[in-house]
Amino acid sequence: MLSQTQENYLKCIYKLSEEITEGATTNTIAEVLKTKAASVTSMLKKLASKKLIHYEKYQAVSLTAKGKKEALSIIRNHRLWEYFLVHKLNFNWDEVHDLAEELEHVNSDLLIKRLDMFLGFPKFDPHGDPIPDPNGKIVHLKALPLCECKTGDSVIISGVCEHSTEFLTYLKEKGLTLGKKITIEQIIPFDSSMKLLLNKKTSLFVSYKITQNILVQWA
Amino acid sequence: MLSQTQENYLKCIYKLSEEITEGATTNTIAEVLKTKAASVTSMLKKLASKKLIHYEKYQAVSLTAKGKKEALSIIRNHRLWEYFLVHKLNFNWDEVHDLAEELEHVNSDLLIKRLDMFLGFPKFDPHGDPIPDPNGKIVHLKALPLCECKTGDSVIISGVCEHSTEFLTYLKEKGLTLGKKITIEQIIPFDSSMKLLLNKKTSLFVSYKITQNILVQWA
DNA sequence: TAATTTTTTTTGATTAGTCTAAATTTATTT
DNA sequence: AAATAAATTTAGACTAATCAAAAAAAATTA
Ligand SMILES: [Mn+2]
Ligand SMILES: [Mn+2]
Ligand SMILES: [Mn+2]
Ligand SMILES: [Mn+2]
Repeated sequence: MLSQTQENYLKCIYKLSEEITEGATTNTIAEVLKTKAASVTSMLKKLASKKLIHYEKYQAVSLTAKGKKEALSIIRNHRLWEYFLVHKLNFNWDEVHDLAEELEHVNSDLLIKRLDMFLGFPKFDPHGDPIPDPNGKIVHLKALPLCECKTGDSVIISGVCEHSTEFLTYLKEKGLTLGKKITIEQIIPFDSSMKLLLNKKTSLFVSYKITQNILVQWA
Repeated sequence: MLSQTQENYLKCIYKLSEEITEGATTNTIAEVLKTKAASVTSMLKKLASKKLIHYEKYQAVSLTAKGKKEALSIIRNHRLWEYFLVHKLNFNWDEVHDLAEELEHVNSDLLIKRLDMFLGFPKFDPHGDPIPDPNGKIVHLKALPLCECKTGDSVIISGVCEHSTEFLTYLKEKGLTLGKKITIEQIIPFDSSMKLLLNKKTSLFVSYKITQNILVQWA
């Protein structure tokens, strides 16, 4: 049996391993989970002893097949609960992350199976993230960050990189929601900020940091 | 903030205090929560220091107003989740208790408010137990245990005292579900077991222990 | 290469919850 | 009232998860 804490570590390691950056190192894990490096080291030893991660002193860790399966199962739970909260309980997409963070740990395959059926087997969560199937299979959609687009491109918002309430609330208020079609009107070379055309009438300025965290697909 | 364990203790103390029996003593709490008396004592001290219970050495404990409010809130969560599992996810009434035991600890007033609305503000859970309102107000329905009925009585099953899977599965298999009308055909004086008339054709023998745990109302 | 900085691990403590065994208090018998 | 039994608390130890401070290793810089 895994504790809630251990499950959160696995999920964190999974996500860090997916990123292009330095990988799941002691410090980055500590930063993401808002804990201290010393705590991480001791947890890594525990996870290694349970054969959930590959751990070698001073090295970034990676998940074993077993650990990856666990991580994907929790991510599946998380995203299905988010879908439930948004589409059944009428929450906004910026309100559901913390709740799903707790619900994901209720461990029952049957519960998740029934929930999945009840929701109509959704493939994506409210933030555009793919929901792994019961076997942990996950589709990687070919989306690119808005910042990689050129002037004149017309694209559709298909996801976000950042899930904080502040960021999602901002997008919601500006009308930058999933499925929204936008056109890049102008890119300011100095700071790489963008002027977006939301519709015939309105345009919107966004910083580079914003464009880094919005994922789009070709319209 | 209360831990999951502390919430379970409060709920347990609430239920034991409601019963006609000896009340919430160290040993009974230990028995219900499947822990040891020593553990209970140390937890009682902690709950007392948080002003959640009245505790005096060697005496049965009782909830403070604050403690009672907490307990009723958790019971509300529990019963709403049970209702959800049965009426939305198609679980049977004998499958939901353990899941609700976990879901009840996801602490969010907004979540419960939305869930309540989504379910259509149910007043009773799948076992016939009343769901406390958001303020902790709870109706006490006037049901009596089947064992107190006399030969010839016609009654309707309105609840159960015992929530174990074994007991509920037994009732389900025998067709003794909520709302079922039954007539007491015969009471065996020797062991107080009953012969119940389920319909024109079929009757069923049940032990005294069974009749103690079925709650009924007059038909 | 040597010095410095950063990262990671170790050490020793803390808190929550639990347990066994022993001590104490309360209740029941004789 | 004394002896016995039952219930409860205390004492001491354990695991899981955490932290601060110190030590050690790795990476960087000079
Ligand atoms: Mn979580
Ligand atoms: Mn999401
Ligand atoms: Mn519980
Ligand atoms: Mn119930």
